[in-house]
Amino acid sequence: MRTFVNESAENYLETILILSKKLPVVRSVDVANELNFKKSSVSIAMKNLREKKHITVTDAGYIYLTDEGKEIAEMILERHEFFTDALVKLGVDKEIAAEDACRIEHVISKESFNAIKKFAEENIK
Amino acid sequence: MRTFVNESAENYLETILILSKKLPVVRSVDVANELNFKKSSVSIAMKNLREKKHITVTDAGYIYLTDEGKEIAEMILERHEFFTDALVKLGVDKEIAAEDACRIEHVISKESFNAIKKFAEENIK
DNA sequence: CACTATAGTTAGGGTAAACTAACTATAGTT
DNA sequence: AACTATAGTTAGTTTACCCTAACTATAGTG
Repeated sequence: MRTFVNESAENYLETILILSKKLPVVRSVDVANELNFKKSSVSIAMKNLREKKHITVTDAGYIYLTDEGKEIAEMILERHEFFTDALVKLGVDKEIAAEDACRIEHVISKESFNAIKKFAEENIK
Repeated sequence: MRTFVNESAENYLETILILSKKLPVVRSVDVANELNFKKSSVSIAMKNLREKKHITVTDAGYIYLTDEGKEIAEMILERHEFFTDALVKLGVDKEIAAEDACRIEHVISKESFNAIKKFAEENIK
């Protein structure tokens, strides 16, 4: 079963998680820069994520993932890293591997991901 | 590189191909039934596919894939069958495997697909 | 203090792809 | 001939998600 959040929202959450690992704080403008989106688009997206309780935003504009948001972000990031890595190991160009990972990560079920991961751990060195 | 057509169009083309294998002729209404879409949606989609020269439609309303349309449809169907089959072999429930295949088939690059296919042929029995 | 840069919001626009509702056209049936 | 079912089209709506443009608010600087 897919925990359906929505590809766009998942991408924002993943980006917030990634940025939180390399920046002291994450703001809308950081997300916009990272994704090459306009800050107005991010502003609206953050409003939606706030309403869905996936993030909280301080008065100073600092964005934090809630437990639920973090769970989704970490799931997507794990998939992203897994698929990119696996595809590269199969000989796919790194750029292309990352692009494909970025699309597959949002559309695959938990069941399939787990099955592939298990198989890969045993068979892809 | 992805021959980007667009997920929705790819799905329609794949459906037309599948239906052409089990029906004497394929009409809009058959596509609508297969996909559980309304016939108005299919009507507009067929107009677009016609404009892009992916299909031709006879006066009687019979839909035929052009060479180009068939090429796309066959590529997507090959992926669909490959991913469904591979996931099932990895232990994924058939229903879920088919659903995932149906999403992955539209978003993966030729490079990654070929790499995965090659690997699977050698390693998944 | 005025200027400028930076950050965020709001209003409104565009496209894609589904939808409903209402219409036309044809063919088979009573 | 009238009724009904089936097929297709068209107009207009909805939702998602990006965009531009124009605004507010704050903070640092000559």
